[in-house]
Amino acid sequence: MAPRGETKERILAKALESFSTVGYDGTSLDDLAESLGIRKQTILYHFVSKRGLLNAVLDESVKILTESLEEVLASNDPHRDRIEDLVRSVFRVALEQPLLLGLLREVSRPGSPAAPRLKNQMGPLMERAISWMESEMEAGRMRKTDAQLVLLSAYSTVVGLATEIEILRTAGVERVLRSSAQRRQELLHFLRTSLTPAE
Amino acid sequence: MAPRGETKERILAKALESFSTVGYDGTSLDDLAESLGIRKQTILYHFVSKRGLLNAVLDESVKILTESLEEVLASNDPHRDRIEDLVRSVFRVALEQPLLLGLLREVSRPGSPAAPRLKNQMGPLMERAISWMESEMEAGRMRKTDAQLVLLSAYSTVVGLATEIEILRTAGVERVLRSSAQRRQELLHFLRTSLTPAE
DNA sequence: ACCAAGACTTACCAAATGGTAGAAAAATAG
DNA sequence: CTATTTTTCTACCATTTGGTAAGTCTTGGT
Repeated sequence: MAPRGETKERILAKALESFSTVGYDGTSLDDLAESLGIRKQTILYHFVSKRGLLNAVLDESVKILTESLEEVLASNDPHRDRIEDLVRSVFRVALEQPLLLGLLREVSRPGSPAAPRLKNQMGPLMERAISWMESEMEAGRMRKTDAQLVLLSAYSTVVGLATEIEILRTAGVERVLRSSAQRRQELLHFLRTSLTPAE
Repeated sequence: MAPRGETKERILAKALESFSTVGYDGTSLDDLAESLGIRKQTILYHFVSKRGLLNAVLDESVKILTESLEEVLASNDPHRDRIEDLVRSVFRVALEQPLLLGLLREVSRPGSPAAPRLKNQMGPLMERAISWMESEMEAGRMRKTDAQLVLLSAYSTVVGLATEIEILRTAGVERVLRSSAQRRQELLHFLRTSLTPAE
């Protein structure tokens, strides 16, 4: 029927949408299949089990996120404002794929079945970001503070913003783009003033 | 049998625990009942339906949270640092009742069945906090910025911290208390420097 | 002693859930 | 065209789900 992995990708997309809005337990394979115009067993054929589907969706999402951040972290250009780049990058993802952050939110819950997998996959990236911040602090370019706290704070804010953006969007509000740009700027200022060393 | 509302309160406590960890959909009334040593129908007798139970748990939690914050917002003592009081107050709740914030996190998800109810109940409190911040900005005691963003950011951070604290606690880490105190201080500094007017 | 109300239980149920077995259809290779 | 492999489907199933109906037992009031 479908020649290549077209169906598989369609399933992944819808699954991301469902997991990130109604959650893992709230997602029914039957409903998911119906919304795709296929039978549930097709999903199970491609992903073996519901958990398998979640893992696949998660892997894909983490990959996108990682690539987006890795790019910024890797660059070594001293003329660029790394923090601004990071914020821009994350916001871009949040705007283009708000569902992706919704999934992160859902899956990073203590009781989530995929929590350990997420931790394994995001762990290295987080540690890398933290060690980068710490080296910046050491060099005096960033105020000495709890890097993990800053990261967690920024992360929570962005995820919060993203889910709020999604709410607004489904509510039909169309001014989302403008207001989110404004908020990005606010967040940037927020981070800058609290990270800049006291001089 | 049980003369007073003892059973009802026991159900509420366990339900809060379950909802805030495995989520609403992840909570089974049968399991809940079994963990309490009662029959599922006893739960339904007291709360009519599963949704009714969620609403009851939510109402109770919001009440506790509101009381805790209202107290701080109401005080008008110019000698006290209101921001510090707020952070302290929220952290106290987060430490004493981490599950409560877990519930908030679960229920504030876009697709949650209780999202509208939460919005109705928390709305007034949020608006009050925002208008307070805006008046502070107007008076020059706080840097002019997007009050809603600051609130959202702080809220997300605290909830994030709280859920993380809970993870650590269940993992058996006992240094939680000390490190959380340290983090409260960091968050405080974080907020202060970014809210203080540029002078 | 009796009764009414409250609290909790057993007995059931229809619907939905994730998953298995195996047939049918379609695509691909020879 | 035929054989094989990949993909999708129909049929079915055991279990779990939230919820209803109706009973039992306890308690407090009169």
